[in-house]
Amino acid sequence: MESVFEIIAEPNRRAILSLLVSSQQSVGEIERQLRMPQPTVSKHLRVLREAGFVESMVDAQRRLYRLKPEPFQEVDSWLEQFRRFWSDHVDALERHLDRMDPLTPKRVTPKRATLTKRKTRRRQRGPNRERDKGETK
Amino acid sequence: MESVFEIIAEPNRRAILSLLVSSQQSVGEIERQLRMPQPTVSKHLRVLREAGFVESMVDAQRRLYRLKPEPFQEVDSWLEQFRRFWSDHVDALERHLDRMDPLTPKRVTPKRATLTKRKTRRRQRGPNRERDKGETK
DNA sequence: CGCAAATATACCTTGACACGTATATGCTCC
DNA sequence: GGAGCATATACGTGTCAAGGTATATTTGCG
Repeated sequence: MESVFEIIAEPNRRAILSLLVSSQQSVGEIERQLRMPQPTVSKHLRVLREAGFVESMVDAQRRLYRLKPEPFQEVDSWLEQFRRFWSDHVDALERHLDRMDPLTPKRVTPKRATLTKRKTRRRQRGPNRERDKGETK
Repeated sequence: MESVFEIIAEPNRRAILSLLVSSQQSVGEIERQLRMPQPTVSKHLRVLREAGFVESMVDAQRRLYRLKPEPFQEVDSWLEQFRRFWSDHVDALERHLDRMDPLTPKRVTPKRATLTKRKTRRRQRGPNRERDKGETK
């Protein structure tokens, strides 16, 4: 249980995190809103705390938990490497009727104008198909 | 194994995804670059394919795998709800940098009273308090 | 046609982790 | 100081996923 990704893999933990976005909450408040048993909440909070997603402060017998930003940034920075890739593909998504689109195999070169003038761009299904066969699955 | 978060929780799968960012790869290429046994690669690729992270195309006896953008966008959109929060905090962190140590990523530093103002009821620190325990395992 | 290469799958084992139940710890107030 | 609330932890259990090994499947080639 080292990586931030394992931490957020658990649905209940994600629920807790989402809950804490609005404001800090006590264990009991989380317990009630998410309708999960108290030990479960406490244990997940412990995991979240040790991973740096939350921190706690003592308020009488309660403990108030609030988010900490660093692990989220870590996820975000991992995602960063894929971001250019998927934004390139956004409109391919929009009209993904175009199913037999041959994937440009050597596209290491970043394309420039894609984001701007993408609207008109059409994939050229030219004769140089680079031997691509059927698709997937 | 439904959610995208469980998929990317696995380190080897993240490695595969990162590899595929540069260009599509065959199973054998992945196997060699990541130095993991072939069945492992194939099984992870299957998981990734069924979750929509990659798609494959047949090229002779090879199969070429390439990324698909949708699941990444899903992760990104989940992250969205926290984004405002953490960007707010980057500033706050810089402001308070001298006072506390918010950037230590490992450990959840128990802080006294550095949270916001406690809204209701102020507790006060009794003599035999054994302060701030309960953090950090 | 038979072999080799590339990839997928089946089977088994193991370990991690999430959960439930029960109990411990800590704090407040009377 | 004892009762009661809020939270944490200990323990036992079941499930599920990842790894390893072996084998199946497909394709190319001599």
